Amino acid sequence: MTDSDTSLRDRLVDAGVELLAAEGLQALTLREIARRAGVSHGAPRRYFPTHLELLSAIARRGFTDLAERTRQALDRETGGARAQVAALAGAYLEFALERPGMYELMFRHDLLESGRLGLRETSLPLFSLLTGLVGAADPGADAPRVAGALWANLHGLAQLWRWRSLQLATGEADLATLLETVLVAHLGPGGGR
Amino acid sequence: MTDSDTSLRDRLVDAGVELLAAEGLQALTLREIARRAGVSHGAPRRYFPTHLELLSAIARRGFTDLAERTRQALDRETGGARAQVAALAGAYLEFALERPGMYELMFRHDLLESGRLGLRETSLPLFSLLTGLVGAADPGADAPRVAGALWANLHGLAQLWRWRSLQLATGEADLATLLETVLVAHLGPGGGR
DNA sequence: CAGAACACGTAGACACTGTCTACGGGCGCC
DNA sequence: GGCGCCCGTAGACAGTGTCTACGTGTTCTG
Repeated sequence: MTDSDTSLRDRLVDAGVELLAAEGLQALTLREIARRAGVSHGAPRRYFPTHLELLSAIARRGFTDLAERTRQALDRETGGARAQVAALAGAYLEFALERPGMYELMFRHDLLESGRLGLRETSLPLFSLLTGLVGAADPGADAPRVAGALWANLHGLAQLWRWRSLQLATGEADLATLLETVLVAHLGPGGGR
Repeated sequence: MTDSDTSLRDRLVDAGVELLAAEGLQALTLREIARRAGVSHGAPRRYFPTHLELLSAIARRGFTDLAERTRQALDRETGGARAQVAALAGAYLEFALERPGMYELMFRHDLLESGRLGLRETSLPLFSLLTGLVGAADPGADAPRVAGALWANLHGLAQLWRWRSLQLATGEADLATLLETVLVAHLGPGGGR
């Protein structure tokens, strides 16, 4: 029941999540994670044969957190399908802005190749959820195609905004109106609110 | 007039561009670039005080290449503003797919912070060009906002497509129709083309 | 209950990285 | 001709990820 009876595997991932939030992605060293978990630098190898697999496990934590967050946002939203798409999109952007390090890691595919299979299982459900909502919001549209385009737009919006590229390119735009612009573009001016 | 009278500075950037295309971003080591340029590992320091500055110089080369490419695409396109936006977007995506390593580097802002100022000068003109075209294609729209949203969409499209995320999420979509979907979304079904 | 097998973490070596510093050689300028 | 001074070399340093040999404590087993 003490602090140290949770398996080292979990403690490593915990330490990694903390370190990622505190110091950023480039600080997420194998040896530093081990240090924070209070073990030697060779210990993680028992559970994660390579550094990338440990990073993948940390990213997986991020994907489940994101799924949980969007689930809550959808539960709170009582409006129609269009409003639920907006809620999902808003939750996505909030996540990207509040946990930039984690968001960065989650989409650094060059760091996650080994855990690719597991990651698909965590990120694909979110996309099919979006597809379903899009189909419900606009029954006439080709839902997978529109959902794909919208997803790409959300992702790009999150990235460019985090880099302050959109801020200095568009001048004074704020993120909320940009998001609204994106939603209107892909779903039409629809009566949703 | 021999091969070696071009300054070492340029030779380093050349070697970096080649190495990036041949082996990918993670192979773009300071020491390996120096090896390919035929100098010792300490030599680059004369021209690039830090590794990031060398990477920034390589990325700058990419930005000028991209600008050149879009310029040519626009010259070839004789249609209206709407068609020119499509040409610009197509050139952008082609660049991202044909030179994935360079594209990756160009948007790894964590690797380019030092040369940020110079990079702004090379990427901002492209955006204002897009803004102008959008304004011409749809005079009624808030051009900077629409251009920003469209830019984000292009960027996200390029990223997700490179990672094969869109392919396996949407099933069978091809990139050209996805791009058309995006253009229709932001500019309307417009009579362009 | 004694002994063997094993899970688990330690410690050191290795090749590699980016940065820093001292050094030398070849050029032009007064 | 001799004095500087670019410009590149070479080695050291701390840090990284991976690999391997080594204990130590626990847990099954006969």
